[in-house]
Amino acid sequence: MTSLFKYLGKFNTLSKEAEKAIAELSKTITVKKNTDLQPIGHTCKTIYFVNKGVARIYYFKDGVDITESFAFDNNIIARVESLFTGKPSRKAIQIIEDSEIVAINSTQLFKLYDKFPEIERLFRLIFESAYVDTVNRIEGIQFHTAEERYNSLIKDAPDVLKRVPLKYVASYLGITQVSLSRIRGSK
Amino acid sequence: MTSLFKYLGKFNTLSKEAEKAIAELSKTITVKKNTDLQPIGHTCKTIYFVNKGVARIYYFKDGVDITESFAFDNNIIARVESLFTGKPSRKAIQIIEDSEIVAINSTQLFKLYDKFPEIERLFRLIFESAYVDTVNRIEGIQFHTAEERYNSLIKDAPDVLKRVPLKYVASYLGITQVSLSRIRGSK
DNA sequence: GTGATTATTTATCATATGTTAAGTACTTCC
DNA sequence: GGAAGTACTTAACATATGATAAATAATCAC
Repeated sequence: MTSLFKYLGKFNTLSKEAEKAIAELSKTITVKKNTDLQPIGHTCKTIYFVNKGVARIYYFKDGVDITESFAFDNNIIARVESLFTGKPSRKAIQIIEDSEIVAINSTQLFKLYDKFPEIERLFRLIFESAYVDTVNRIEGIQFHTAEERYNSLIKDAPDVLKRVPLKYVASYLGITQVSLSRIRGSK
Repeated sequence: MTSLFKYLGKFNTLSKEAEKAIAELSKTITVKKNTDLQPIGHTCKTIYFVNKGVARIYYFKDGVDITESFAFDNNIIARVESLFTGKPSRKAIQIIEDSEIVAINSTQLFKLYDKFPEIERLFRLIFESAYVDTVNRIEGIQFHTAEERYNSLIKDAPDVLKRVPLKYVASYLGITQVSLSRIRGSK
C-alpha cells in the first residue's frame, strides 16, 4: 500500500492518523486479467488504485463495448458518475492484465471527511485534477481528427498501445477498430 | 445575491458566518452583451455566478471560435482548467446577453477553506457535480451523431437555441455552423 | 430609415469515418 | 501441437460532416 500513499502525498500531506484511517478501509487484492471488478448496474462504492497493472472503465452503447478511460500503474480509477450521485452505474471496471489493486471503500471514506478535513481536502484535490483532465479531453475529442487523436495517444501514453488490445483503444479514441487499423496502416 | 445563496444551499447548508464570508468577497456586476469578463491568457481567479443572463466559455482553435460551455440564470461558470492549476487559461468568458453576474474572488475563497470546512465542502460538492456533467458530456459527444446531439440539446436545454446565436451552438455541438444549418433544414 | 455589418441558410463538392465482409495472425486450452 | 476462438488488418462501398462560396435574413450604427 506504500505506493498508494506516495500517490496521495502528491496531492496533500497526511497525518499518520489520517493515513492509518485510510489504510483501515482499504485492501489490496490481486486480480486476474479480464475480470470485472464491479459489474454494470451496481452503485459505485469503491475507489480503486492500480498498484500495478491496467484497468479500464467501459460500457455498452447499442450493444457495442465502449472504453471510457484507462488507468495504469499508480493511478486511481472510479466511476464518478455513480460515486458522486449514488445512482447505479451503467459502466463497469475491468482489469486488462493481471493486476494488483487497492480497493478503497468510498462509503467509509466519505464518512472520514467529517473527522479528517485533511482527507476531504486530499480527495477534493484528486478529483479537481481529474476534472481538469476530463475538460481537456473534451477538446481533444471534439476538434481533432481520429488520426491526430491516435498520434497524441502514441506520444502521451505509448504504454497504452503496448498493454491494451487495440479494440479497446479504438473506442477510447471514439472510432471503430477498423478505422484505427486503417490509420495505423497508412503509416 | 439572494439567488446565489439559494443555489449554494442546494449543495451544502451554510452557517450565517460562512455566508457572510462568501458575501464579503463577492460582488454583483451588470455586464453588457458581447463583453469578455476575463480575457484569454489570464489566470482564472474568479468564479462567476450568472444571476440573470447568459455566459459562455470559448477559445480559439486554429483561428476558429469554439464554445466550450454555456451558463444560464442561476448557474456557476469558471475556467476550471486554470482555476485548479494556476496556469493561464487559453479560454475566455463572454457574456452573451445583458446580464447580472456575481463575481467571487477565488483566491480569497480558497483561503476561507481552512477556516470554514463547510465552504470547502460546498465547493467540493459543486465541482464534483460539474465533473459528473462533464464525464457524461464526453459520452454524448463521442457516440452520437451531430443530429442526435442537436436533438438532445433541444430537449434538455431549449433555452440555448432561443438565447444563443447558432454559430456558438454549432461549435458547442462539435460541428460547423453550416452543418448545423443543414441539420435544422432537414426537419 | 438606410446602409453596413453580422447571422443564417442553401448548394456543391471533397473527405474522413462507418459498415460489412473476408482474410490473416495470434492466443488459449485441451 | 492442433483446433477453436479471439484479435487485427484489408478492401469495397455508403454516408455524415467539412470546406468553400454565394444568397438571403436579421441586426446594428448613424
